[in-house]
Amino acid sequence: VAAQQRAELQIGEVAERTGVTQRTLRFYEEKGLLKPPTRMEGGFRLYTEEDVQRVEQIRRMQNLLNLSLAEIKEMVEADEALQQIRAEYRRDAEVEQRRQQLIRARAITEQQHTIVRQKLEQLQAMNDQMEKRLQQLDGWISNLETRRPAEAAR
Amino acid sequence: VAAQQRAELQIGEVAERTGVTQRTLRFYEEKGLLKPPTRMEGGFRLYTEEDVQRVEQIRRMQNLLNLSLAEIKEMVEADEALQQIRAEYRRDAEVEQRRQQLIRARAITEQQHTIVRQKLEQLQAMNDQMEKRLQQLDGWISNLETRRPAEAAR
DNA sequence: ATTACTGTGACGTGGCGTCAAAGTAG
DNA sequence: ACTACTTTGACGCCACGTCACAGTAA
Repeated sequence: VAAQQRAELQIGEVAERTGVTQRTLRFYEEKGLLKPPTRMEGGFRLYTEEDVQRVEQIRRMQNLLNLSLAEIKEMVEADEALQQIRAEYRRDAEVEQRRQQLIRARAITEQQHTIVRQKLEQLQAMNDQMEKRLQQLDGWISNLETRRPAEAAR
Repeated sequence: VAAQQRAELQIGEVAERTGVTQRTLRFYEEKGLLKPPTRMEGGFRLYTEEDVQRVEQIRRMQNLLNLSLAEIKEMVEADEALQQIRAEYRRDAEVEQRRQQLIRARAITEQQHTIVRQKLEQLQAMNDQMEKRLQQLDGWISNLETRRPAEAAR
């Protein structure tokens, strides 16, 4: 009631910005990964910028960690709980409960972190290997290219 | 005819070593990602160590790059062509043809390399973010834990 | 009224998981 | 004759892609 006018986006715009299809957005909603957005009178969905970021987060998790949507849902929920805690930061009677949530969030985050680190190491190894490979290939190619024994560079 | 006795593995052993199911191995074969292995009289498949490595390569490509099996097939085939070139390295009349193959192999390798680099950068960003997050969480948790204003370290 | 966008089904696809029923190895 | 392993179907599931057809926005 007291916020600035949010630029609401239709499903097509969100799809374009995030690089997923409309089908995917509806599917995520159906699966509980996106909270049902507000609608216009006719029933058209109206998304916010938050939703866009949410989708991007989901996609990163799929692409970088290849988690299932179920797993991603868990993580996203943990993430939300965390943001809520940050927002309503009044310390009431539920100190213990909040501590528990934080601990759970930390555990989940740590799990992700180890996955990320493992992937990172493997990817680095792969990267090094491919760079070596490229140099090798370049060597061979220029070897075949410069067929006259002595000319143009060594 | 003149090789050392290869220890041939049955599908179950391959499955165990590679961490995929037997179903997956048969599926890869069906899709042309693994060449049909030799069989015993009864029809049981007999794999080689090469096959094991092949499967591991396929899995890395799925897990790290999440490519489709079709894409992986392309890459694996290019990789094979390359190894063949390395093996039969007699320089005959087909110098030009071989050069072309090398160039194709280089192009494919380079494509892969850019994909790997992009993923690497994104993963590094994610990793940094998560480490920050963890520190933040730890701070908050120990904040709630040590409820008495002044005690045990800051 | 027209054109572009969106709504909800419903069926298809890729990459396997998971039985089931029958054959093989040792 | 047993037991453990393997064979080929066939159906199921997830994460969407792809129509089809009707309704909505401007």
